[in-house]
Amino acid sequence: MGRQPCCDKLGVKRGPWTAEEDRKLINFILTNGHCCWRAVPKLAGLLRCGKSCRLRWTNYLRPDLKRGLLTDAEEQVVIDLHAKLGNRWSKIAAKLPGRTDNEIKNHWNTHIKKKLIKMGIDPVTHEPLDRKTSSPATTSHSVVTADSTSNSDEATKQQQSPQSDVAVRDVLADSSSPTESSTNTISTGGSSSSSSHDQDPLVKWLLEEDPPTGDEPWLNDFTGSVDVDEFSSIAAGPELPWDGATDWLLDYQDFGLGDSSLVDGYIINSSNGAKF
DNA sequence: AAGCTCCCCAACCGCGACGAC
DNA sequence: TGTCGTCGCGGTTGGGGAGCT
Repeated sequence: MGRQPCCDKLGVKRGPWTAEEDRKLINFILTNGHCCWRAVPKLAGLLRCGKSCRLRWTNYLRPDLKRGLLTDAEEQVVIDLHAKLGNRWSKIAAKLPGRTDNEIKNHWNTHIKKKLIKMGIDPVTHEPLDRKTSSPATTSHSVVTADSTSNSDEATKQQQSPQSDVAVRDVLADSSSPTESSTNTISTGGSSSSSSHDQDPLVKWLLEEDPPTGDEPWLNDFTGSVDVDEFSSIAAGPELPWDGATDWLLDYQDFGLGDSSLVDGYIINSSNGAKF
């Protein structure tokens, strides 16, 4: 469609990754880490740009990824976080262990968005669609568009209101899709009359620099099935959590990664968000 | 069975942020 | 302080599978 290639180098491969490329990339990263994505393809023997390698790793090959559809509880968290953060997918993903921003973004656009519209909720403002059309002047945040999602935190905060959270949750409560427990568990405290998100525990949690501990109350429904302990034990044992799409990883010992201490080191570091 | 349409999601692109110099 | 290189984010695209006619 006339787009400029992201890499000006000729001979850079694009398109779907082959199993062999995946193997090379994961072999290299598990062995050396990724100190500089620009250098990774060259050192790993790949005809890809660094950007493509980073994307492939973070969105697909990372061992701590969950696969499969988002659960109802995860979906509810995404909705809650989106109501507060807007389209800041990386921030949302950071609070969902094992999920990537790309995955959440895709799920939002293909499933949640439609679901909310079907329920009569504006997926941008999280307010009932009829309310938005009937009194636009009273809801300043209702005019926020997708273009504004890359704006400052201030703009994002303007987009939300406790009222909008209630609107979403009220309708979701009538829906058969989310379970009652998930709806109740993932409480943001937004049903109060307070207009300050500083008092909202979820917002406080969102603003924290530290990665999630798994103890967050709104994560009760779906954390625990992940991942540090699981991967530590997995690394020491023969089983791996990947699905069929990455079955070849079951043979990772074959390309010289049988050293469990190495894999352990990777897992521990990655769980802390550190780079090897 | 063949053709068509719709939908999903992996991958790409552009751009802003950030650090090094 | 300005420039350059790199990284990461969010928006978008398009290939391919699923479903329908």
